Amino acid sequence: MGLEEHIPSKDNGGSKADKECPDCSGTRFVEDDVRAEIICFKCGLVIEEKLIDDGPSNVFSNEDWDKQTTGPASNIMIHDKGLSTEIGWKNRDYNNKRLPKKRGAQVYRMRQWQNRIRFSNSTERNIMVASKEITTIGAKLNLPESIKESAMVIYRLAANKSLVRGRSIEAVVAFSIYAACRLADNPRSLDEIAEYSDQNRKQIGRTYRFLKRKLKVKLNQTKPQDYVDRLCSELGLSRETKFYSLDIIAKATEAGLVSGRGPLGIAASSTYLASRIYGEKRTQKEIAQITGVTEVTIRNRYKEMIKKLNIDLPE
DNA sequence: AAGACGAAAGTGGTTGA
DNA sequence: TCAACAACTTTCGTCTT
Repeated sequence: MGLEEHIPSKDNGGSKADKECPDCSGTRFVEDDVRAEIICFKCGLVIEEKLIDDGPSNVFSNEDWDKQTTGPASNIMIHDKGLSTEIGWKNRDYNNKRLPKKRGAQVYRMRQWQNRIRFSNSTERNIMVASKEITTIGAKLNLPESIKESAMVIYRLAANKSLVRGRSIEAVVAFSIYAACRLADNPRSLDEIAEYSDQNRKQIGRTYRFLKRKLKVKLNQTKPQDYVDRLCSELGLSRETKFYSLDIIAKATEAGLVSGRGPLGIAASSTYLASRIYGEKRTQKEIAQITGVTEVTIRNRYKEMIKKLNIDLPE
């Protein structure tokens, strides 16, 4: 049990399961739905990342069947959590027989009131727009369902405390996503999120500071370590290199080279060093492009590390 | 020619009075 | 609210491979 539970027993679609790990040629994979990655079960290599979450696959397993009431599970991504009654749009009864004219008109009025009541509250209307936005941006960033859901929870929190008023929905959405990512130890930079939001970076930053204060969300400082995984697999680096990069970060932390510095810069330069030392050299430019820090920063950081940690570079 | 280097000036965020 | 400050970026000329 344990990890085994996560291993898909059937090919979902086929192509994924008949893959081989390029590193150890293992054929069993674990899906990590927090980071949205497929990881080799044998050696831990990230095979595929930024998976699109296709939702729970076992909603109707035998065990669950008994517990099922009717309808799908409550879903936070729908503004009323999918729990309200729907009045069908067709003027037909449960036998699919056309309703008499008079009855049809009545159902029409019911439908109208239903919608008025459902969306009457401006907060609910607002949340509805936000949930669409979270879904859109979440898809563009390839975020797993769990993070989108917690973003929605955070948005609701803000909306219910009337903190959205006077701020744009988009900016609050951006904050919710940013915070949800951080809470899941799968940090994305504000820049990354701003890229897909039609709000500018500045406004998102301002909203971020405001909401962080008001909601009192405790966001741990992002750690450079959290970026290393994603960075290394994007650079196609081996596990050894990745672990060495993490090792450098640990030593740099002890030496006081980390606090006060941007975590992305640290991750970038430790990975740069590791890649050179392990003979898988990547250029500063390459790493700079992926991480979004400049080559200059990578240089400054890694020179510091070499000096303070006594690291020898192969020529 | 590409990559690495480092100086200099500019930008945006944090902090403390 | 403002100035001082450190981190980081941009730009650019130079050196190295």
